Amino acid sequence: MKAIEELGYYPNAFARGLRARRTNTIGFVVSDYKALNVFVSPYSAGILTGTLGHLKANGYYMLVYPMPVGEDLAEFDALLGSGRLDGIVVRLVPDAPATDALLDRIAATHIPCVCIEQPGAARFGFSAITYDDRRAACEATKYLLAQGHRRIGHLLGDQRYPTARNRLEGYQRALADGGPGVDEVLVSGGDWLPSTARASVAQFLSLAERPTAIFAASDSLAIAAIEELQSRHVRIPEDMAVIGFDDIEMASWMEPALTTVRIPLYDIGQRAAEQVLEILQAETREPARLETVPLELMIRKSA
Amino acid sequence: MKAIEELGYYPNAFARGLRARRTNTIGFVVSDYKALNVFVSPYSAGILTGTLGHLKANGYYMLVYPMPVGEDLAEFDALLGSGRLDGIVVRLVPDAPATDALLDRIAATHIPCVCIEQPGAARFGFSAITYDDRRAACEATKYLLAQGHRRIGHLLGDQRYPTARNRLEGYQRALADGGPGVDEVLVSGGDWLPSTARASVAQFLSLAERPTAIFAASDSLAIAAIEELQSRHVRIPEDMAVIGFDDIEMASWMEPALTTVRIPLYDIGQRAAEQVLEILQAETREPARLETVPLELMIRKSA
DNA sequence: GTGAAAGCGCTAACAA
DNA sequence: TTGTTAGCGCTTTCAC
Repeated sequence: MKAIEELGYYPNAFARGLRARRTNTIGFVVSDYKALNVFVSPYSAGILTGTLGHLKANGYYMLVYPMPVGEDLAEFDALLGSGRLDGIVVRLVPDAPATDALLDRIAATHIPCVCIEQPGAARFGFSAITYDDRRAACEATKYLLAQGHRRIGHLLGDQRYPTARNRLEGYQRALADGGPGVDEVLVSGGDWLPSTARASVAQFLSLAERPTAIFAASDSLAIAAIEELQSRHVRIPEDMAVIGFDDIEMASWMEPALTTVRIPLYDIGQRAAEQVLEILQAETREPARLETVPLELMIRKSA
Repeated sequence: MKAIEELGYYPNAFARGLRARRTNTIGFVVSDYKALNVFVSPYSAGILTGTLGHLKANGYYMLVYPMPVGEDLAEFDALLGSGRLDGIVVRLVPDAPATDALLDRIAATHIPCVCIEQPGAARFGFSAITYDDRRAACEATKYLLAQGHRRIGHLLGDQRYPTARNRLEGYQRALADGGPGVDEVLVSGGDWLPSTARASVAQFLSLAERPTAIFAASDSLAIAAIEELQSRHVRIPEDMAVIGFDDIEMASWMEPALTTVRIPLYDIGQRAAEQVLEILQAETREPARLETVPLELMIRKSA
């Protein structure tokens, strides 16, 4: 020990890894259409932060690997085959079949893997951390209904994403269940662009029977909608109530503070990290665990 | 080759690394007060994206390592000593001396290293990618002066950050150079919180001699200021011009679109990656290179 | 050119 | 308990 101290000795991770077959490294793989978004979306960022925080606290390193949908898997295979990773956390933004090939490769390696967001095809037997968009969207819409709103618009997210589709379904279900039913005219958009949200709002406002509330599939859509409304002197929430989804940082400090569905991103990331490490430490191969974290409607000023 | 194909053989990265002393891994180290912000700030995210994009394209992996100021360096030393990293990109958010111990350790290992943001103490001889906040802040303020503004407020960033201090200095220099001079009453704030910006704006508005323009040390400060102004029915830019700093995504789509200083985050990250890889490939140890990327004033609607 | 062998720095198994 | 040794899977060197 004295010599270690004096000589500044540190064990070589590669020699150790080679012999012990432990690398102390977890891969964070993101499968998305534009996977380099890994960091840029605040959404992704929150999850990564949770994962990294837990891994670091437990002496593990994190390697980030973006995997754009449609990109050749050869290099990813090389990574998997290289024995660099003890475990994998994979965030699947699109759903099957776009992500199937990826999961297939991971499954073939027997590297412990936990999925975030989409559980991945059940046949792979991976554990997963998910959340129930559909239910939360339903509750948000029901909250508007409970406030007396009868005409409620929905700003759609990009429908390639299951998350966007689930939010739509929740909205539809709330309106169908003893509500006024869905009016297709009040469902508009289809991507994550603020400009699209503004155009949808303009269109809503031009309707003979205007909506009195809007449920947006994301906070940035909701914020763009609010800006458009404010520029037209529509008061929020008096003339138009607005609810978002995600609870990005800005939601709480904007004016009016945004009522939105909070996704506990940090927790999700952390739970995923906890799960991989548990699998790693477990003696026997436990059955896959599907964990669903609860979402919470944050009632603030915009609705 | 046929056998490789058939057997699905991939070389073991650790055996290879052990023998060849190449790991194909670059560490991205972030030194900040709250280093887990690595991802969450859009700022950081842009840089990381640029770095990762270039590294991946060149067959390198990226390991992200947050290093909070004041945290014990033992584990970081273990990482450095472990031989896991071929090179390091380090983003130094605070400046010396907070970051000196960190650079000291890196220098001791002789692992090629490139600094982002702060050049790092010259004695370490590391290359760096920086940008000139001071000059850009000066230009932004001069632009306001050229528009005829005489009373220009400044929303200060957290003065622990050199970046915030430089922006203040640029503002001061513009006002001193043949301008109306600095009025301390118009310099307010001192952290990155939107609530502080709003309070400063309220205070500006209560002044007998109100400012007619505001230069904010960051976009989020500028956005909060605009919200406060709009809530008080102050028109932008007619009654108050506002300029931000950073050019976050939202700046271009908000209403009114924010005039701000654009920091080419992706480019900065990419250049840093390019530089480490160049050092790695170079036969001889080249002298350190200090690269300064230009910043651009994006003139939109708010000023 | 092609092939054999040494050894990178550890860990785990085994011997003393 | 303490000490010795084989070998993880490569790359590089050296002999052929």
